[in-house]
Parts: sequence; structure tokens; C-alpha cells
Amino acid sequence: MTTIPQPYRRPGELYCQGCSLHSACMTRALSQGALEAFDEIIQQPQPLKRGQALVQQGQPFRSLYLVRTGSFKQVVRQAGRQDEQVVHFFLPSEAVGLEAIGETHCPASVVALETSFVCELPFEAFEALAQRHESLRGELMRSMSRELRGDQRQFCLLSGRTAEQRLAGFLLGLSQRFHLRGYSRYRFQLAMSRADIGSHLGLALETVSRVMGRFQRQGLIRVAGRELTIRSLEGLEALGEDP
Amino acid sequence: MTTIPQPYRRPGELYCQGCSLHSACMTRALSQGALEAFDEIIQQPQPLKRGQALVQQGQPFRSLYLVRTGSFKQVVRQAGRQDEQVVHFFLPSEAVGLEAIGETHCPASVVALETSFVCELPFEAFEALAQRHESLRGELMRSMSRELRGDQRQFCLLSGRTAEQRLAGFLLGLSQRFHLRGYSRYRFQLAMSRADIGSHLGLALETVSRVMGRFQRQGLIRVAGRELTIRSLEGLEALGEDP
DNA sequence: CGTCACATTGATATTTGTCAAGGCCCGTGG
DNA sequence: CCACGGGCCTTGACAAATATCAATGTGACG
Repeated sequence: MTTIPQPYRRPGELYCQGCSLHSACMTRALSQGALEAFDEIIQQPQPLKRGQALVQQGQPFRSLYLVRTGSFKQVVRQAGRQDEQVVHFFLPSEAVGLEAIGETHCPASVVALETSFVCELPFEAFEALAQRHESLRGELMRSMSRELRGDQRQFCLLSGRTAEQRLAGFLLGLSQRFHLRGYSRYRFQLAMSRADIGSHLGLALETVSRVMGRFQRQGLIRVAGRELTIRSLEGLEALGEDP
Repeated sequence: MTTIPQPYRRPGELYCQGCSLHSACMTRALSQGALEAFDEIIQQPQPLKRGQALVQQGQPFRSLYLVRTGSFKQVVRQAGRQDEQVVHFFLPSEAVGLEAIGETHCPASVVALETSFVCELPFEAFEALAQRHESLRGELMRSMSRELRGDQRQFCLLSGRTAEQRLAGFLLGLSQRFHLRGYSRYRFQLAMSRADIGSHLGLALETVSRVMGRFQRQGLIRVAGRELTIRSLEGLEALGEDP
């Protein structure tokens, strides 16, 4: 057990209420009393820099995390294989670690894509708190259920779709997630590399690069390195439909 | 609200305790008291025949289901597309509907692959029961978390793997699931069509057929229609590894 | 016995992966 | 300040895997 420094905490101030993500976060529906108790258990680890692991595959499972700023990729390294598989990206307000609940060890690593801050929820304390606050339980269940639906969406992207359809669906998904969190729907940074996107979509990184170029030439998007501008949501959406 | 007939129920007998799946089921960890309460809310709808829908995409979400016998596929029909995407298969003891929790409507259809029996858990009553029994809540969370891990496994299968690796992984996954439920790990029925398998794995049905033939010629499996025998678990596992 | 859904098999076309070369950006160190 | 190096991205040529189209086979069931 290491003692984790708690920067930015002023006595008497509740983290969550002041947090700009509060309305998008799992804490959204909590009563004042639950919020205060939540504040008691929440930890604020040091920020992680690009490439640092928040969670290492195989480590004991101890905590859930909520992304405050920045972003992460979740990667699985499989026995007998050298390359890693990117299974998820996490954006601010999203919960990390739900798939480890009920397990003793973490089934995947979670790595920062840029300098990122998280809130840490030691699971044991979190669980105890959830026993007493039905609203917290409900939010947790809804988060998990939402993630299951996200996975179904991803299956639809991966299965039987062309490279263009996958990339269009991926960009639209990101756009929507940013939008829901109060950022622009049309303009955002791709914190992940082309290789990460490729792994996530089941494409070679070269294919990702080529299709992005094609989209740009078609006037659907503008890309400059990692900065993305969507110029035609409708155009991208149309790609997902059958001919 | 239709009144659902309750066949096979004798007064004073608890469904779950007598059920052969009890040890694999969500009810496994329930105390005697919780089990009795569970018995109160559980419904046993008529069996579904092959092709009948247990859940229709877009319908209001009202219940979770536990598969008792038989099997189901979960399919998503997407806007602007005619073909359906198979996102899941459900075997006995598995929970159906977790991805709809917190939603008003069902995001996917669930269709019987053969004559199948389920237990129905009206969600409102189930939730009320879960408020009072922590063991039930825990089991529900573990079920959802397990499904999230299953999805990650599926991502690894779908992404950047050859047709052979996908099919090998799929068959091994089925084998393991049957095994955990007390059936043979080496011999089972493929209740789903080649087209369903193809949809689930992102392959054309012809490819599924060809790869199965190849596996058979290599002595890895024996297939006769829908009956499958695994002759070399190790051989199938080896396919999943890098060269 | 015929029909229908499903499965197999073959020939061909297309997509995408692989390999290879070169460019760009950024941080580091001379 | 500039040159260098490394990581990442782009682009091209080619090869391989898989989809598609089409024909035929098979088994279940009325």
C-alpha cells in the first residue's frame, strides 16, 4: 500500500461538485450525503504521462478509475502473441476497470495516451459505499450496461464492414462521445496513433492512413496529424449504410 | 400484460434448487431466504421454438432472462442496413438482457436457435429484490463484468486475425462454455447456422464452411452438419498463436 | 417424393495486408 | 542555433486472404 498524495484538495471542499465533469460522471445522480461519503474514499493519484500505465494486465484488481482529463487505451496481450490488441479507448468521465469486477486480477492494461488525470476509487471502499447508497449502485450498473451496449456497437463495426465503414463509424463514435461530454462534435484531437486505431478496428495502420487520406480528398474530414475536423457528419453517416 | 402460464411448478417446491443448472446460475450464491424470494418473482414462459424471438429489438425493456435449455442468438439490425449482425450467442445458465439495464427499450433482438426454455425475471421485481439481498446484487454485477470480459475476448478474435484463428477461437470458446456448464468439452451441437457463425466472426458463410472443411482434413475436428467433435484441442489452441 | 433451407465447392474479383522507401515533426545535444 | 535521430505518418507496389457469384449437394419435413 503506497500513500498516494492528494493534490488540489482543500479542506471542506467536495471534489465532485466542483468538477466540470460532474454532470457527465457516475456521481451525477448522487445525493448530497452520498457525495460526501464518495469524497471520503476518492483518491487523486499523480497525473500519468503519455505511455504510462494506469493499470497493468495481471496486477491484482484493487480500484476503479474515472478519467478526469486526457485519455487512455486499454490493451490486451494474449498468451503466445507478441502484438497487443487495443480493446477500448477511454475519454473523460468514463469508468475504467468495470471488466475486472469479481476478478482478483486485471485482464488488461490501461495506458495513458497523453498527460491524464484520474480519480481512483478503491474498490473495497466503493463497494461498501454502494451497499448504503442505492443511487450509486444504480449508476454503476448503468455504466456497465452502457459499456455492454458500446461493445455491441463495436461488434457491428468490426464485423463484415469495409475499412471505410469502420473508420467512419469510429470517428462518428468519438465525435458523439466528445459531444456528450461538452466538447466540440466537429473538431477534436486523436490522442491515439494510427497503429492504435488500426488495432482497435482490425485494420493495418497503413490502411487507416490511406482511408483518412481518401476521406480528406472527398471533403468529409480534414486531418493534420492528430487534429481532426469533421466537415460532413452526414457524409460519414451515409458511409455506414448499405448501397 | 399477459398472464404467463407457469408449467411444471409444484406448490412448495423451489425452482432453482432443483434445477440442474443451479450451480452455474446467477442464483448459485443466494441464501435460502433470497432463493425463496427469487422463486416468487421468477416466471417460466412457454418454450420458444427455433426462430422465435424472446426479445424484439425496440420493444420496451421489462425483463431479464436466464437460459434454462437450448440456445439463442442476439442480433442487431442497424438503421439503413438490411443484413443483421449477430453479436452474441447465449447458452444455458447465461443471462440475457444485461445490456438493456437502464434503458427503456431493448437494443437488440434475441432469437431461439432451437426449442428453448428460459426463466424470466421481471426487472422491476428483480431490482427490488436486489435492494434487499446483497448476494443477488453481487451476482448480477459479476455477470455483467464477465460479459464485458467476454466481449474483450471477442474483440481479440475479430481484430487482425485470420479466418482460421477466428473459427478456432470461436470453437474453443464454445467448448469451454459447454464444459463449464457440465457438458462435454469435445462434442456438442452447433445450434447456429454457418451464416450466423460467419456474421458473428466477421466472415462470409462460405469461408466458415471452407475453414471447417480444412480443420476436418487436418484432423483437428470432425463435423457432420451441426454436430461437432473436437479431436485436438491443442491443435486448435496452437492456431491462435503467432508464428 | 418434392421442396426448401442450409451447406459445400469452385472460379474469379476485390479488398486489405505486407514490405519498403521516404517525409515530417519534435526533442535533444552539440 | 542547427543538425541529428527517432517516432510516427504517408505513399507505392505487390501478394495474399477473403468476399462474391454461381452451381451443386444434402437433409429435414410436409
